[in-house]
Amino acid sequence: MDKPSLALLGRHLQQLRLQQGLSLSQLAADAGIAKSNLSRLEQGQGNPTLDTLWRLSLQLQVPFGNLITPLSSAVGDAGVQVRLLDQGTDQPAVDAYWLSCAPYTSRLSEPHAPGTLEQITLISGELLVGSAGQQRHLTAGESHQFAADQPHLYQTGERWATAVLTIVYHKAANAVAVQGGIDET
Amino acid sequence: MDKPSLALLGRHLQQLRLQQGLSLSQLAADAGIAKSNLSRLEQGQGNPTLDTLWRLSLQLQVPFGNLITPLSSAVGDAGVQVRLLDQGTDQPAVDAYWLSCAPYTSRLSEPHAPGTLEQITLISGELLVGSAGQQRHLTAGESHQFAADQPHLYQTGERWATAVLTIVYHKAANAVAVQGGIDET
DNA sequence: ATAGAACGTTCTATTTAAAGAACGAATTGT
DNA sequence: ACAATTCGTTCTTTAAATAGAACGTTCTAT
Repeated sequence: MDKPSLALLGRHLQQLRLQQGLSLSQLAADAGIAKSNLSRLEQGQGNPTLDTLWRLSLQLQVPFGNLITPLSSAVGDAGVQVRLLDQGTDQPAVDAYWLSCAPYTSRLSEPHAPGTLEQITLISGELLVGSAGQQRHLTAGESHQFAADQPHLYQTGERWATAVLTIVYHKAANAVAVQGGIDET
Repeated sequence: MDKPSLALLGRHLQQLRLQQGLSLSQLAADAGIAKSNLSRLEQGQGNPTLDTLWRLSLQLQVPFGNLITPLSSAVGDAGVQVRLLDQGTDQPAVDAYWLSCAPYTSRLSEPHAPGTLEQITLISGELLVGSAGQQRHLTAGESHQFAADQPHLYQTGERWATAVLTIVYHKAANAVAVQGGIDET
């Protein structure tokens, strides 16, 4: 669908490098690649090799997939980024997502199929999330589960919010709460 | 240990292709790459390009990172594989992991720092998880949260179990050390 | 100031990934 | 039975990714 935007990969690489206070020459040397190579990549040109990407992810201490996906599959629906992490093979179907919301964004999500549940755990920041009557304000480490078969909200304040989100697609018939998830904090 | 992925990638690619009942020629054509290229990759030779990997992950409908990180082969520490997804930047510190447990494995995890919580949501399979007095048997889509400052168990039955796991380090304890692409805990 | 080092970019040279054709083997249809 | 596909592998060719050297620039130190 969408090709990996090389321009964005470059910016992402540079961002990570600067975050760690590394110079281009340093990082290239430490990772064991030519600095000309890295320079080209940061400029958004080229088509890096698995070996090159692997070495960079190792040196930057970023899980391999995160080097590419957070930017390419950025479904940038107004400040909200969603990345599919894994999909279950069982019944009920389960999708696991990584989620990132920019500051001061408010997104009202369409209802999913009847019986669908969402379970979210915040990694960073603060987030107001849930469907009508099931909304909660979460901070890092807190979790919430709510019915997603009705409109539900994701709303940030002044800070970024990142979270892991699982969507559970129950069959419409037995759409009852399968679990009384312990949701204390 | 640094890059076992190149050799394992081939087996993994083939496994995914056969799972979907695709021939090598078909997949190559659908993905828009030369079949000679794919053939070489499945044999564990070569060093694919980002573009090639991207097209394959798209066609096989596998999240990009999962292509490289072997899922079922080369089981890590006693049948349990852990992959870091993201780390929080706030207080309390939060680590998000992807977890996979082979059938008939039982692992008793060491206690973390006092106050540490774990939150797990099952994606596939079945898993008995939790610390003493806080154990639950989970199936796909179910969640559980328990105190992780005491020994806690992960135990599978006859099926694989995959899950997303977040560890919340209250008490201002710092997160785990660094990680590369693949990481065992 | 000025020598020296480190920075990032841009050359050139080499390696090699990827495309395409050709191959024998296995499978299908008539 | 024998074409005609289709399979996966292995050639050759070509395009490009990588390494390494050279460049102008910007810091640092004496």
